[in-house]
Amino acid sequence: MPSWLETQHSLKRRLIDEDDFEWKLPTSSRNKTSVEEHGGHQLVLKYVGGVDVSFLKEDPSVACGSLVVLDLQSLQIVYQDYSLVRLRVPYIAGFLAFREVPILLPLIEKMKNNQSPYYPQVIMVDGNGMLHPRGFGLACHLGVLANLPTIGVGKNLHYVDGLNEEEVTRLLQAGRRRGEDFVKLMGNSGSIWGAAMRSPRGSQDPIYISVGHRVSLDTAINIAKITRQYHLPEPVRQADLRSRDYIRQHKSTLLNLADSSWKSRAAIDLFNDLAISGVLWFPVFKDGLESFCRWHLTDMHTTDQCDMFRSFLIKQVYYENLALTEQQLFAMRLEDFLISNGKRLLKFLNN
DNA sequence: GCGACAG
DNA sequence: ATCTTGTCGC
Repeated sequence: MPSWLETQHSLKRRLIDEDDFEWKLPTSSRNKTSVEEHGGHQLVLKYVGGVDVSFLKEDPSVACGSLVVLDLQSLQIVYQDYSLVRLRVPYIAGFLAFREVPILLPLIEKMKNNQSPYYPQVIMVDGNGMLHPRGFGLACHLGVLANLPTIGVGKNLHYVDGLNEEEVTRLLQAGRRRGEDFVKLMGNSGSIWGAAMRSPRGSQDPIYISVGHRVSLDTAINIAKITRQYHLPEPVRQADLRSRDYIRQHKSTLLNLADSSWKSRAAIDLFNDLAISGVLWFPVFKDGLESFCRWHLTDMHTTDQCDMFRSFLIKQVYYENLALTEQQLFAMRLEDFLISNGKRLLKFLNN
């Protein structure tokens, strides 16, 4: 089975980082009816999708994926769909796609299979595209697998190629003096990873636009510009708001499925005492339902650490414990495990 | 070696 | 991602 790293590299070979679509952007951004709309043969961009995933705070393994499609002219929603799933893949910086693509891709494929008239011509993704340590973030991953143009929209800067927020802020200031509300981000290596855009008003925080798949950076920036009314481009904002809403509305139902009995203060304290950092997922069972216990610890840092940690978890924690405790993973057992493996775990994390 | 790490 | 009500300001 290929590693996540290998998967990213092999999918990246299919990435297209230039415009590759039939449609054109509307000529003038506002009200004027474009020639193409009357012309018939030329297609104008009309349906822009947005995707996002939200979580249930009481049980972070419960997630809601959303796909919305907006009409570009009115920026009104013409299609929406949601899916509730239980996640078993932890979030690891640089590997977001492995967590969220399995939720989002089926929503897109469902639309295609149903031959929906609103099938999006481009999708804006809540997560980065090529602005990613290996140039292949969630938006790229989703775009390649769905074979759709995608645009990455990040709310935070993912550290890559020496880029940092101070630098971005500086660049944006300089750009503003030239009357630009965005600036392309060049890393130490000289390559351009994406762009930072100032908010239309108010908010200091920029958003980060990057190529997902089958669009150029310039096109990505243009689409972000014309879909942005607030801090986030409307398709992503709606996907975000509505997946959150959806999960809130189903909260009571979901809470019945959620299992909080495995929470053990003692084990968490033990982790803290051992000064272990990272995120641990333990499989637990209750009433025949599989659930995952997520131990959220301080933080995990370098990619190498993440990779080692992940393989450790999968080998040592996930499979072995699953096999050992088919019934329930009690706090005592968990503590026992930590006590007997704590040193090793520490050593492992510190190389 | 440390620290920076989308959602 | 998720921890969140009123509050300061245009």
